[in-house]
Amino acid sequence: MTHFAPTFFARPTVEVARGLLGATLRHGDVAVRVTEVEAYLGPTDSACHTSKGRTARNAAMWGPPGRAYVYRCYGLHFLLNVVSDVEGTGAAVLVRAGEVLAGHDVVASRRGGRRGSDAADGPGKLAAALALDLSFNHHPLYGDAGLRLVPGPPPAGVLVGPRIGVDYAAPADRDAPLRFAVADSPAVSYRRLLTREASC
DNA sequence: ACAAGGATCCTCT
DNA sequence: GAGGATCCTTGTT
Repeated sequence: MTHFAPTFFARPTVEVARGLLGATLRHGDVAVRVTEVEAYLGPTDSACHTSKGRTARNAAMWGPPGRAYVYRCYGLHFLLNVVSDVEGTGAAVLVRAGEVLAGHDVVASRRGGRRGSDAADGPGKLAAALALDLSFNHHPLYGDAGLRLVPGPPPAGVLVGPRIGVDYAAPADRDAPLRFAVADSPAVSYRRLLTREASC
């Protein structure tokens, strides 16, 4: 399997988020294994951009699942989300971190020489490693060329915890366990806030 | 290890 | 006009 079926993304956002752990983001010669994600559930989730209604910035989130929602954060970083659930839900999965699998040289050139697990262990770093910017907003991620997601083996263990940087949200949303990470990966941010999920 | 502060600019009020 | 799904450097324990 070289790409996801578009229907993969048209499921509840938490399922999509968990399903993206272990997948690979490809762009040009760069490949990054997804190691950390966050679920943003829609207008009823006060941490989610769509909780303020539809705006020019968040338009992609209201559109078809499986497409990118890219926005600028703090004026200088780009963050990549994958639109999830059925079209019109206004939900997405933020891709927060990954491990560089291929294209180490070009990633190092984009990341100040960094070649280790810190090359893409944050949402802004990951977007920089993949050379993403606002032009990738709305881009489908289930295709065979350009920026795309490729399925990969699921992680052996998963870490779960609250989302990062959402102190502005209502307490229940701020504390909800909606961040997921690959347990044995070095490319995970704020690891101390995560706990290992009981295996089944 | 951890804390603090600056960079930087678009979006929405 | 305020503030943000962050990153990096510098300084202190």
